[in-house]
Amino acid sequence: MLTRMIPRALLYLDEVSRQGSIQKASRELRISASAIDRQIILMEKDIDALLFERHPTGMRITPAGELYLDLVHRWQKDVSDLWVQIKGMQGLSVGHLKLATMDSLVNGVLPRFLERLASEYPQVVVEVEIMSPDQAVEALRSGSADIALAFNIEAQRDLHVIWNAKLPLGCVVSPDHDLATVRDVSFKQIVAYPLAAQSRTLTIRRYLESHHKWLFSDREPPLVTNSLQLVKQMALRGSHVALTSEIDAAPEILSGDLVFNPISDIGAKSQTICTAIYPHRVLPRIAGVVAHILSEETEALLAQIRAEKMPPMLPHVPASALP
Amino acid sequence: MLTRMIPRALLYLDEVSRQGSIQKASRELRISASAIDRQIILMEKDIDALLFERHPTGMRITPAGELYLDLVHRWQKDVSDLWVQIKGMQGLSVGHLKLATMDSLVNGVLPRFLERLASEYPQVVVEVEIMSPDQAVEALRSGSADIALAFNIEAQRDLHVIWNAKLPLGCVVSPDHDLATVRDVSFKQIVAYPLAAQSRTLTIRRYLESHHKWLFSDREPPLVTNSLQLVKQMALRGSHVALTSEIDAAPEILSGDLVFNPISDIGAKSQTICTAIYPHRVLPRIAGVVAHILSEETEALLAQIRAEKMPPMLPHVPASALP
DNA sequence: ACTTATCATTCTAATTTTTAGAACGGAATA
DNA sequence: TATTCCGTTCTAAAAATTAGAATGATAAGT
Repeated sequence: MLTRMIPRALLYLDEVSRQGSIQKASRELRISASAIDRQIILMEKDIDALLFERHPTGMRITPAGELYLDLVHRWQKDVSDLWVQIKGMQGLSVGHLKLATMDSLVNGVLPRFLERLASEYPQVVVEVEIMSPDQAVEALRSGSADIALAFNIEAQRDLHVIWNAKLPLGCVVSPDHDLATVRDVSFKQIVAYPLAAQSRTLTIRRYLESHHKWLFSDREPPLVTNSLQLVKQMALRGSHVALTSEIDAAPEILSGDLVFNPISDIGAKSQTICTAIYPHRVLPRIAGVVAHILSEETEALLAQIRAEKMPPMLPHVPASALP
Repeated sequence: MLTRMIPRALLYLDEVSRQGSIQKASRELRISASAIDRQIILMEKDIDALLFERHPTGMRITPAGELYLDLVHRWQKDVSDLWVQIKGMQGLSVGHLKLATMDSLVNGVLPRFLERLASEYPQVVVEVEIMSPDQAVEALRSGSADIALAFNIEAQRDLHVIWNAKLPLGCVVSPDHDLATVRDVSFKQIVAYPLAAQSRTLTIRRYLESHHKWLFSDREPPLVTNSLQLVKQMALRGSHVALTSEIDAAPEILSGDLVFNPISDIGAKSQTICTAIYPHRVLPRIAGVVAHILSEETEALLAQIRAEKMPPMLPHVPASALP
């Protein structure tokens, strides 16, 4: 949004000065280092002065560069003010919304979404209610929520699913774990390791039980909990395997503390994540925009997670090499 | 210079609001109307609001557009301040310079050049001295001038010609004049019309006399003057033909009040226009930059004049159809 | 001392963005 | 009614940006 307003070169300069090196900025911005380098050199040629001091350890901003830096920050504020003013004109800037969503998203999409919302629509008040998918659907109908972000909301007769994405199930483990380097893990491989399983009150467990009953038939997993946070903690310690979707472990996957590998032998049916509203209800005007932003951020997070998996270039380990 | 700083879309928006129509802005910016249109539409999609009201007669800025407009103007000032500050750091912003040049440039390149200089280097004081090319050379040597912009400065042993461009001679007439629509005019055609000729004290006349003596041999032209302004005035009235280079009549050609057609049967030798300095002299640090800007602006003006000649798409009139 | 890692930078090729130019329909002008 | 000027759309061309591999230089680790 409004990315057209400030030249990329200036954003690069800002990020390089923040990170102290082009390489780090490159990783942060997801733009190749050569591209960033080029833009900065071009700017330096423009004014015939250096914007950074080059040290073998990285780049340090020069006084001239600081002038640029001030400019960028001022302009970024200008842009955000501009946005607020324009949205104000459209009468879109205020409103009170209730969002029904799930526990598993509280440190994944939600912070991102809320941050963006606060910056683009500072006057919008949003109330986040954590509940189960079924309760979310009910909340939409009853009017106690305006928007829902939850798993497996069927396109029911009176519900409008604005956006949805497939969410393959996978095994989530610490990077040290045997399964971390295996592509296309199968259930057979997983059962060889201790599983931190969700309790029956959670969607994923219900899903697994209905589609892969045998997983739990011979013996109960060593850990069963209704706390997703605990499941992730155990995976983080490297002792247990977790079965979840990417989005549940988003921050840990992005930080590299956990690894997600999709499961190969799962049927065509996988979970979906959806944003939905109840069209019969009269919503504040801002609702459509907010729902759109919510979907966008969820999609962006998914894309980011999936992109993250490329760099390491895992070697392919044949299944026979594993216990 | 620093064109990287402000996104083109914003500059387009500004110009469209100034001109009141995309077409006019297109001509002013020398950018296709479709490109401008596209950028504006993209910005409108960004904010989901109109920046201009569309009228059959053109575009009028909306309140939202005015917010953008304020932003551009503020940012343009920011950029120019930034430039001044950075140049100030380099100790390049001050200096006193003497420029030796010719009468014929006073309402062509010089205003452009001085305007740009004032905006980029507001603290530089420049003294413009009008003289003949020979005097200019002498002024460089004697130190009474730091930079010269003049015709036909030979690369002499002790003079450094920083930049030069060929300057073909041509006939300059009012757009109504018979010769206005003729490409590749020849001297034979020109002598059929009354000529407003420069007097022998001026370079061009001396050049013509040495290379095309016969032009003046049978009869003296109906008007002979040492005032280039008068020559142009007569051409403007449509009664006379003038023989000059493009740059002498630059503003009139650009405004469409005069037309320049190069002469076909002129020898390989044509005039040149040069910027030169006297390298033995110790110049203020700013001098190099100023000389460069001077050359750049002269070149830009020439390019602009030559580009200007395309749009009308003159039909080719055979010489036999003329008196 | 020697490897390893990180850094900026350059180069070439690929991609994305921007632009030009022709074509179209609508509204004003004459 | 014919003409002019307008904004917009479309396609291909041009220009700008980017990615990715390679290079050399320096710091850190062994």
